[in-house]
Order: sequence, then structure tokens, then C-alpha cells
Amino acid sequence: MSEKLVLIDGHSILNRAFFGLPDLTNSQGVHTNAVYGFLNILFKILEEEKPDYLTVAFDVHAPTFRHKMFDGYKGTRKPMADELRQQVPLMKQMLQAMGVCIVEMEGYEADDVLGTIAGKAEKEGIEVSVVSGDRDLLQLATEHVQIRIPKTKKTGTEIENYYAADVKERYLVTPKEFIDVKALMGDTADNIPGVPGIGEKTATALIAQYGSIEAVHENAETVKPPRAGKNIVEFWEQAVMSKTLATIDTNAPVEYEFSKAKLEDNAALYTKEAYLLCKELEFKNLLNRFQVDVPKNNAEEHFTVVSTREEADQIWAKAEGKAISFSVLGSAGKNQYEAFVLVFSEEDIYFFQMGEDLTCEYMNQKFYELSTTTRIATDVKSVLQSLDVFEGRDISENWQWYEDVRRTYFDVTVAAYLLNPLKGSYPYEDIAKDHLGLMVPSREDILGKKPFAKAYEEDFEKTVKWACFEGYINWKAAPVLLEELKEKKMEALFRDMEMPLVFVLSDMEKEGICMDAEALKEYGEKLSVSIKELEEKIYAQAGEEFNINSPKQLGVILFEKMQLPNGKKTKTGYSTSAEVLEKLAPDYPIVSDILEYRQLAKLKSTYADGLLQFVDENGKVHTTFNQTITATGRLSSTDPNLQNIPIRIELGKMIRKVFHPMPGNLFVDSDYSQIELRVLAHMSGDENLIHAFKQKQDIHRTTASQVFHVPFEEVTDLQRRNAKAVNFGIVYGISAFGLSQDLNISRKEAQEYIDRYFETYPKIKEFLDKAVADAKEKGAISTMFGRIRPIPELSSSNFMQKQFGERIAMNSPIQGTAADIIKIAMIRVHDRLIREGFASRLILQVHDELLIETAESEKDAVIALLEEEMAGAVSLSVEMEVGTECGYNWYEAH
DNA sequence: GAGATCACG
DNA sequence: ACGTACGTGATCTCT
Repeated sequence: MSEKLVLIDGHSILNRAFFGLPDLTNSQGVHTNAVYGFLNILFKILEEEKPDYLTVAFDVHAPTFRHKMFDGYKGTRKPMADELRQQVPLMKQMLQAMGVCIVEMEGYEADDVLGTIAGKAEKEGIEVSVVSGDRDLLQLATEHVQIRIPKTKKTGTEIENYYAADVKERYLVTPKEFIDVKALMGDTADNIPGVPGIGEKTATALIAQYGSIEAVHENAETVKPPRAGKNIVEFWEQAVMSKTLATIDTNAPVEYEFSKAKLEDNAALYTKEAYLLCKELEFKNLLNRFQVDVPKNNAEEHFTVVSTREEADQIWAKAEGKAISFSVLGSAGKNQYEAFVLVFSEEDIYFFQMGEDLTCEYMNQKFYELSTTTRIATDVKSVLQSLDVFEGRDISENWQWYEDVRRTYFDVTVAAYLLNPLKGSYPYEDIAKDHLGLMVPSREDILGKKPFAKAYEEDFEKTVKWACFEGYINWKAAPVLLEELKEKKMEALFRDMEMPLVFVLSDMEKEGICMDAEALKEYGEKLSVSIKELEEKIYAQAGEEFNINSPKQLGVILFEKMQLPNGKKTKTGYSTSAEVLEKLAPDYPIVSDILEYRQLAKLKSTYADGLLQFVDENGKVHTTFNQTITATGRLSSTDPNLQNIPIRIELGKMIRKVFHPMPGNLFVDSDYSQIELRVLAHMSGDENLIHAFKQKQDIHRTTASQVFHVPFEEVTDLQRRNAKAVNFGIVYGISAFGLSQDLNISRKEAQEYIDRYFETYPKIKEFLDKAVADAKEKGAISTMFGRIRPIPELSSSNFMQKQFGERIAMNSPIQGTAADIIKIAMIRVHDRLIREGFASRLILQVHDELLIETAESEKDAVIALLEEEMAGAVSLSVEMEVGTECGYNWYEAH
């Protein structure tokens, strides 16, 4: 059987893929659709053909590449879209990573290179497939050279195939004659003039009859239609030139050796480098094609299972004084775990299997006694759930010891988050790739989706492998992460803010908050009654029953059946958002009923029923604070989210009555007043805004008075409302459009407000402009405490994306600095409460608010402490004012 | 699993 | 010509 060569027209296929797929990007904002599409086409072809050789040809200069699909109706040639241009080097990088032979030649088009190589191959007796999206290549088809044109359709990639005979059948001319057809009809996209008055039909008919333009020329007088003959004579030079232009050069001086294009096996393409790149581009579907058995890391040879106390004694002794990484596995509560991983060198990687001999008590003892400066782990806060690292000691009696121990911990997840807060998660294989340049199999690669208990029972060896990889990577990555943190001036942020905060959050989560489950049930039942009533009212008005919760059904009812005006918006159908409905509510009773229904349904499902699921046997709920989620440095709260408990609407606010302190306690709740605007005043150094805060009066009224040049007392409600909206807008990264939406005014008016605002506070404009300029230069923006946020959107060619990036650049330093400040306050409040022997405890944080469960007897001292630490967390050019309230439930205290 | 909606700062 | 305010999480519907 003869050998086979697959030749790919690089730019053409990339282009096809680009236009055939939606604009995909990875989480870093890199555009990837063309590369993804290209790879899919490539893999499909390779699977079908299993070729012996593979080569991709690129044009050297491709910036004006255009898409022929668009010619005709667009009329103009678009320069290559930036999103596509950016993917050309990426594609080459990918092919190089796969070891694919790439050919480019200065002065020749990819067509010529392909034609020449195809010719050479055919002479050698090799079967050739040329893959391109460009029909011009059909002229290369022979009995042994097949042209393959992929089409990206909804159902997948379909490929049209053409040998010489197929060209003749489909186009009525031979491949060589195809050149002459083109010479007559021309091609605007390729700058081939052709002969005026001759289109595709006439050209094909003429060449089918005569075989070449020369023959047509000779018989010009008898050619039909006569006008075509006349034009061929008149424009003969142009026709000849067109033929030259249309002819692919099959004798280009290409330096090409088949040996370099040799493909031993399709599997040879699935290299480590390509896997890395696919992972980076987040081609999750493609990753499955790679052998899960990724390149060996010799660390694996040192994975050791330990099950006797004798071995364990020796290992712990050896670990003495060294930096360790550790993890506890299969925890079923405090100090009840199945296994323990310990790593302290390239060779010392141990999996301790708990059993009769090796007990948790023994391991704990050894772990506590170990003298070390560094205890490295993933997600230390969750470790603290399973391991009492403070040995049950009274911390207020052993404060210095506590602080010293706390300082030994190094949370790999938190460190990686600070270095790049944009990733959604920080699994060890990502840490290995991003910070160590190492490829290691992920948990899913090794164990699949099995939960720990199942895996531990059924696949012990694999479980060991997974756990040891994680421990080993953590141990190896920690010093590298620390070095990177130092380089980026975030060591203090890490050591003095984020790491202590891990322990603060842990204590808050453990403490939890009491909830009156009975009252919550009653509240839910009341809601149910009202919801039922509203449902019936709505059905009656609609004349039928339908699912009110389905925006799709609701849209049909309102905007089609009932013919309400302004049915518009959203890709999938009508928008039924509150914003739209509120405009209709005054005129249509059904709409206000729907709005009310929505409110109640939300309260019932998310809050009444939702919270009830989280009340434990002690009548408490314990949220999880996530420290490594947000892009700005804020915390988030889940399971349940206690940072979005209703407050704005009275009925919703009632929910807060079920949150209460333990008997003998009360809530003390403080929040910062206008923390973000104060941060802005300080960071910008704007004297007027600083002065405004010094007035110690309602800030929106004060800014209204300054902006509109009216005495404070004479500020109208409208002026205040406008000033408030502008203040918000400034913090969000102002845009005239956004402000106009918020105030329901024209964009021009909004722009006027903004202009006046900036006139009043010139340094704020300077500050925001500088933030954007800085971010563009560095690709990132930082807070007062050095926390960084990369902004990949700023380098996007998409206008909207770029604008978004600019707003992020304006907002992130403000929101982030405010987040830093309250984190400092939290640590100080938490630490003082313990160190000074208070029974009161910090239990919740809601971005600018701290809630303390306070012993009655400590009330005044706690209020003083809380206000002092919140206000004193930083010293800015404006005061950090806080407002405090107390109460026997959260409703009263806030 | 994505999209729509809506709760909070 | 385009089409948005910044940061989150939970629930529901529907493919």
C-alpha cells in the first residue's frame, strides 16, 4: 500500500474555523475559537486518513487575509479580525508543540508551497490529501491528489472531497481547466481581474467547450455569446495576466524533506507540550484525546505507604526541623481521618494509613510536637475543620504560642490566589503547571469522579498516588509561590493579612449563628399563603394557568397573549426582568401581581426554605467564607450565603428576625459609612472630596451641594439623588450610558452630570485616568495594600471588552482597598476578643459590616473595641467612620 | 450546564 | 454601529 501525505492550508483552515465557531475565550480572555476549530478538523482528518506524513503550510504575511464568504454582500475587504490575528501565532505554537512540520516561504503563497509539495509527493508515489477551505486549490486535484474542503456545520465537520474526476463532475471542467475558468471570471478577493462581462456560468461553459482561454481566444469570432468573444479579444492581456495570477506555482523552490514530516503514529501528536497548551486554552473536550498517563515524574517513585508506628516514628524524627507539606484525608469530623500525607523532601513523600497501630491520636501528637517553621497545605481553613491544630489549648492563655503556630502555616491556595485572583479554582495540577512548569495528573485523571471514601476502598493505590502528588506539589510549590509573592511585593499581604485571616474565618465559620427554625417555618408558611393567592389572581387575569417562574412562558402570556407593549430584549426571548415589568406595572394589575409574586417566591425558596436546610442540630447555621474567589479581594459566602440576606424591602428584612444570638448575648453590628468613597477620596487625594467628608454630614447631599453650587440646606431631593447616583457610578467606573440607565435620563444629560462632577473633583478624574493608564501599561491594577488584579480585557480588540477593562481598572483598586481594610479590622477584632479574654466572638462579615455575638456583660467594651479597630484599621486622609447598632436579632442590629 | 432573575455590598 | 454600570451566590427553567 502506498504512503499517504496530508497537507494543510494553515491560514485557510484557521479562517474557516474562526468564522464557523462562536467567539470562544479561555478564562484569561485569550480568543481560542479558531485554534479549537482547526484542531477539530485536524483530528478528524487524521483519524480518517491515518497518514504517514503531515505538513501545514502558512503564508508568511497574512494580515490582509480575508474571508471570501463575505465578498459579494459586504463588497469591501475586511482586514483580518484581531481576534483571528492573535490566534495565528497560537496555532503555530500548538502545531510546534505537537511536533507538526510547518512550512512557510517568503515570497510564495501557501498555495504554491502546497502545490509544489503535492507534486513532489505524487512523483514519489505518495497519495496526497490537501486540506483547505479555498476552492482555488481544486486545480491541484489529480488521480492521486485529493482536495478536501471542510465545512463547519451544526452537526459537526463535514468534508467535501475532490479527486480530478470529482472536480470534472461537479464543475464540468478538469482541475487544470479550472484555472482558465477563473482567469475568465476573475476573483475580486484574490485581485484577479478576469474578463469583464464574463461570470461563472459563461466562463465554465466556454472552458468546458474549448479547454483553455487560448482556445477560446483563437475561436473568438464563433464564441457565444458574441459579447464574450469580443471582450476576450479586447481584454486579452488582462485575461492572460489573470491566468498567471490564478495559476498555483507547483515549482516553487521549497526546501522540503519528507523525513521531517514523518508521522509515526497519530498518538505522536499528543505530546506533553500540546497537552499543556490545550489545558491553558481550556480545550476540555480535547484533553480526553491525550493519554491520561502523562509523562512520568520521578517523584512518583518515592510515594511510600506507611502503616506501622515503627516506620512512622522514624519518619517524624526525620522531618524534624524541616518545612513540611501535609494533608488529612477522609475526615469524618475533628481528629477522625482515614489517612495523612506528609512530605518534606524530594524523596520523603509518605501516605500514612490510619489503623489500629497508627491512630489519629498518635499522628496528632507527632504533628503538634514537630518543630518546624513551615506547614504547607491546600485550603488550610478546611484542614482546621478536621484537625485541632491548637491542641484544644486556651488560646487567650497562650497568645504568643498561638500566634507563632498560626504563622507556621502556608496555604498554597491562598498564595496562588493572590498571584492570580482570576482563576476560579486552584487545584494542585494547575499550581504545578503555572508555578513549577510541571505536568502532573489531576485528581480526576487518577481517580475519576469517585468520592474519597469509594476511591480509598476500591482503588487504594490510585488514591495514594493522587494524595501524594498533591502533597508533593504543595511542598515543592510553596517556596516558589513565596518567591513570586516577594517579587510582586505581596509577601506582607500574604503573611500579615491573608494567612491570619484564614484562622479568623475558620473561627467565624465554626461559631456559626443561631437561627430560629420555628419562626423561619412560620414565615415560610405565611409566604406560601400569599403566593397561592397571587398565583390564582394572576391565572385569572391571564385566563389560563402557566408557570410564572418560567420567563419563557411568562413572556408569551404577557407580550403575545395579552399584547402588552414593549416586548423586547434578550437573546432567547422577551425580557421579563423587574426593570421591564416595573414600567408596565402602573397600567397593568397583572404585572404588579407578578412582581409581588416574584418577590415572595424568591423569599420563600431562597431564604425561608433555603436557610432551613442549613440549620444544624444546635439550631445554628455555619456558612463557608470563600477567601479565594473574587477578582477584587472581597470574601464571598456560600452554603448558605449570609452576605445577601434581604434588607432593602421590609417584608424581606423580616427574615433577619430569625437570626439571633445565644441566650445571654446580643448582637453588636458595625458598618463602615461610605467606605469606598472614602477610599477614593484618600487614594485620589482630592481636596474637595476630602473636605466634603470632613463636614461629617450626609455625603450625597454634600457632594450635591458642591457639584450644583447650592448651599447644603437648599439641596433638593432630586439633586441629592443625582449626586448619589454619580457617586455610585464613579466607584463602578463611570460611563454616561450606565448613569443614564440608572437615572432614566438621556446620555447627554448623564454626561453633563459627570462633567460637572469632575469639575468639582478634578483629582478624582486624574486618579481614574491614571488607574486606566497604569492598568494598560502593566496589564494589572493594585490596591493600597498591593493586592493585584490582572485585567486581560484591556488588551482585547473588542471595543466593549476594552471598555469593560477600563471600568474594572477604575473600580478594582477602590473595591479591593475597601476589602483589604475590613480584613485588617477583622483580624484585629478577632485577635483582641480572644487575647483580652472576651467571651464575645466575631461571627459575620458582609463586605463593610461586622457582626459580633456579644456577651451582655461585655456590651460596652465590645462596642468600643469594634469601633476602635474598624475605624483604626488604617489611617487615611479621611476618617473611617463606623456606625454601630445593637439588638437581640439581626433585624434590630442593622 | 447555561441563562434569567434577583438577593446583597 | 455597537450596547454597559463594579463585585458576588442561589434558585428556577429548560436544553
